[in-house]
Amino acid sequence: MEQGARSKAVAQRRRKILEAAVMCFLEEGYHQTGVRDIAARAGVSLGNLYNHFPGKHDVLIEIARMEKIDHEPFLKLLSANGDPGKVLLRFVNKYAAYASATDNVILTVEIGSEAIRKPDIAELFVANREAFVSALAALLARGVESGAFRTAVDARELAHMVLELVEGTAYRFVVEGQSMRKLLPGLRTFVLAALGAKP
Amino acid sequence: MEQGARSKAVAQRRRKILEAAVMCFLEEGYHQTGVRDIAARAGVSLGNLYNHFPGKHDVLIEIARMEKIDHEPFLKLLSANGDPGKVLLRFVNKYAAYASATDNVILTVEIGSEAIRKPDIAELFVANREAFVSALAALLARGVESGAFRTAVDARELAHMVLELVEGTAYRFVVEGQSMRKLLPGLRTFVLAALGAKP
Amino acid sequence: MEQGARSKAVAQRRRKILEAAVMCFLEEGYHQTGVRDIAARAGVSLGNLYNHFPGKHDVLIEIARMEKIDHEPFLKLLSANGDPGKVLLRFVNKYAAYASATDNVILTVEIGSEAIRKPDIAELFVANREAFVSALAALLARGVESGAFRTAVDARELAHMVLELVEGTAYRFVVEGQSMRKLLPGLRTFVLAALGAKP
Amino acid sequence: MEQGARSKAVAQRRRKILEAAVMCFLEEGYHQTGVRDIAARAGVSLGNLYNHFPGKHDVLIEIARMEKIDHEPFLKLLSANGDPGKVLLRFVNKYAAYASATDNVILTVEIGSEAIRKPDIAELFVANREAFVSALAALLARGVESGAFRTAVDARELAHMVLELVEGTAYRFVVEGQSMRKLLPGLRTFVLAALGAKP
DNA sequence: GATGAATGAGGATTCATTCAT
DNA sequence: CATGAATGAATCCTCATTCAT
Repeated sequence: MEQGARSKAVAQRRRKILEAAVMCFLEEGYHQTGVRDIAARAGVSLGNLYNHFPGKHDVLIEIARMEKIDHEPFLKLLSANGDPGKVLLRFVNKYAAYASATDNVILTVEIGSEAIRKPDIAELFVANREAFVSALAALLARGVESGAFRTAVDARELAHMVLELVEGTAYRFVVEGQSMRKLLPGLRTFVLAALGAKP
Repeated sequence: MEQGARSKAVAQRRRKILEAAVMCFLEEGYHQTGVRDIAARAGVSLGNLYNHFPGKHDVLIEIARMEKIDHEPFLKLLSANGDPGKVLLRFVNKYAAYASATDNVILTVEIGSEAIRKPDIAELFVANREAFVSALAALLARGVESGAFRTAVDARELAHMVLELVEGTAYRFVVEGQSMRKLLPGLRTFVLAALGAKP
Repeated sequence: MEQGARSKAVAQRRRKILEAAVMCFLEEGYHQTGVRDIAARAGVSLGNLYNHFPGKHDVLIEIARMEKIDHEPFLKLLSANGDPGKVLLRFVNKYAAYASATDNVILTVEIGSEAIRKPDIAELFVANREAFVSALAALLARGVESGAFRTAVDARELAHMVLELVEGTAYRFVVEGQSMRKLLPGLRTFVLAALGAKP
Repeated sequence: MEQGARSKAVAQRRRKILEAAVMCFLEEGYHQTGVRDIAARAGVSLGNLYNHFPGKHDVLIEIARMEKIDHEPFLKLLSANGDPGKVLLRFVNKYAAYASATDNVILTVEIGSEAIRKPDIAELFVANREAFVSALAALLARGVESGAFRTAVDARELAHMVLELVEGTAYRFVVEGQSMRKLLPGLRTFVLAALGAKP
């Protein structure tokens, strides 16, 4: 089990680096963060960081990949079996709470802005979103079928727009310093109306 | 008029620098762009750039300020007098077209991402948005009053959400390479439904 | 008299520049001061400064030249006719007071340090000192002749060393933050003893 | 001993940089010397210099610190046990010879001039001098006690002034291009007279 | 004489990355 | 796997000076 212990220690180091990188990116932004900053914060030597990641870019990639894990609980929420309206509302509540955490907003912006010029990051970005969209679209389709929702718009389109609303509201919460509690009811009403939900 | 000619030439130089900066920021991103790149592209010596702007940051500020001018036509659109539903749809169409131009999306992301850590840029960002929100809110309020729209949500909240939808859709158009023509109808339907517009 | 008024205004501008330069050099040091700083402080345009001085270096030269004027009162003191011992003591008192003014110490160091590599400044530096040395040497020679002082050392050598003592003490006053009042009596006693002055 | 060899090589690198810096500062002065110049002269890459020193300023600090080592032999000279007058003279001779080496004069001026605005350098400057002063003061006190010297002036004051004389003479030797051999006898006589030394 | 835009070399420092140990 | 010295191009910005107006 020596091997196992060894590789476990290595994995911990990797995680330590990633955590340090996240903190740096949050505080200073991706481009303002130096590889040295990450290494120092992780308590790792500069050279050693390159034993774990090919470069700074790849650290960001890994972080983008990690977002997927954070999202899983929300995907589970969406695949619940109950009344579509209720499931949707629960998702909106929970996901808005998550997405409006300052750290998450910043990280999303940081990654989303890097995605513009780095195709591999864009790919992850899109994949993460696709998971949400298809799960949400399924729920909405089920709602339309069951008569809970009444709308002529394509389910995937709807899904995209619902997400944009939630995330846009979350962003506003951070940048304009609004209260999320005040923002949520309007958001829910708006979404339900758009979906033609029965009162 | 000698004086006037001189100051005009200077103003042109300034504009040239700003244009060059915009091109650079679009192609490479704010942080990846060097001051030298901007100067070279503007056909200006490096040192002289600093006669026109105190620093790289201030160039970006000026660009953010310029966005306001671009937005004016859309504000005018919103203050038109006709049927609120029609006015709204015209605005959505036009603004979505504008906002989904690749350059505009990129510039918005670039500025919005810088706004997170630079308060003076955040201020401009918020001010630009506020102009949209208040104009759009006025229109929506008028629509509610006239019975064209039926919704219990606060007008400014509505305005924010409509904008988030339009801009979110525009962003998606660029990053996911969708067709804006296909995206627009769903967007319009969604918005009208959310506002409880009469068919 | 238009011409006269004009040239007077010009002379005033020149002086204003020199004063500004002195303040800058005192506060920031010669090398840390930019030509722009001087111009700005003098309320003069950058280009205009170059109408009055060929360059930054020449501003310093002019300042070094101005020191000569400041020194004149002390030279007069040295050429007084009375008892050599008393004349010397009066000079030491007055000159030590002048030389220990923080501004004067700093300016002396600033010029003296520049003199090492700039022959034209060294020349002025040496000339200024020569005036002191020859006046002081004459006084000391007179004192030796009259029997007031008793020493075998060459009068010019003596003069140099007396000056070094006064200026060294003044420098110490500034850098080590000592009290000049406490430093002076020892200095006087030391000098008189070295000169073999009668008690 | 691999480790030792490595750290030794590193220490040598550091010393090489310091030596290069000294040469540059001597030739061009601190402010006229660029970090590139130092790196090039040391045969080190520019970036690597910053692995050894936080910045240009700290290189100068280190050099100022090194002066202390150069001074140690003279401190030893001062603590010798023999006849105070003889010990003093030996010190004056040796130290004047050292202090009048062109390089030492220049370096002292360079550091002393930087000390005016940089407190950490001033601190070293003062500390170096304090070592001299207290050693010299002890010698002079001993001389007074033993009757070799006769003076009413405080021993530390005396020490300061003796040093000022030696260093002032050394500076004159360099700036005015005098012969040190001609300067020394007058200096010795002057000092001994000031101290009321028995002939 | 007066202005300030224009120049481009040079300022110190940081960068992501490599590599010998 | 771990270290941190080594690299040199790139960073933003300031410099003294010139020159057209």
